[in-house]
Amino acid sequence: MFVKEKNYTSTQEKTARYAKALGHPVRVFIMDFLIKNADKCCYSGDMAEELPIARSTLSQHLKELKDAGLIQGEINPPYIKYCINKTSWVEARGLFDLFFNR
Amino acid sequence: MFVKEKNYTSTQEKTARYAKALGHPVRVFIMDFLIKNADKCCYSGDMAEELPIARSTLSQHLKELKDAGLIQGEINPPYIKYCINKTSWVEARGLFDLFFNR
DNA sequence: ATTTTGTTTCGTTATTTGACGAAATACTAA
DNA sequence: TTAGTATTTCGTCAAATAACGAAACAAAAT
Repeated sequence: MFVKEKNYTSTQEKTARYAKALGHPVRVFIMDFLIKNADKCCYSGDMAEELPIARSTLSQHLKELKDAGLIQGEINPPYIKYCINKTSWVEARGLFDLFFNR
Repeated sequence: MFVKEKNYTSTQEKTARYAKALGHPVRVFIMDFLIKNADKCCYSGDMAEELPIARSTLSQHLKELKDAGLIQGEINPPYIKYCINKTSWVEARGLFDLFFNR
């Protein structure tokens, strides 16, 4: 039997994965917020104040960014300090750079 | 009455819109294909041959990229020649560049 | 031991997405 | 006029997403 193969590369898959994670304005906002405040501690509540959504919804968006590897949360009870994951950030930047400039 | 405002910028919305359009490996594949073959005519069927999905499914992905403005189709019966929309491409590149480098 | 606090998880709901095959479209060739 | 061709649209379905409020958690303060 001939099985149709997956025909996209792992680069394409990774690019799509990061793109998907950034495919909602709230998540772009979160990333912008974390970059702008990279020197400070960023808590979920700080972002919640600036967004018109429920805290539970924000929490879901944070989880998606975490699952995509773009951010990480450091527990500092009862807070959780969020920051971008530098390694993934650099990888994502590289993928988009490759995608757009060639 | 106080209505909670939209708190993300139009830049964030546009970035998310493009990111969402690129949030599937098939669509990244399509964009890669169109860039790589920018000098040739690119037909839906050419891409269909390299992908493990139904033609109707591919057509839907093409529509999504078209709706996001990233590609355009020039009718050349019974073919449709696809190519990237340079204007949107440049805008998207600019948005991601701004997003990642600042 | 109880309460308070910031955050997440759960349960639910409505909408969107991704996939397929069948049917429609629109033009060309016979 | 009929048949053929490349592609899209339609109808359907299952799965994923986005949203909410209520409930659960985990540590700190009372």
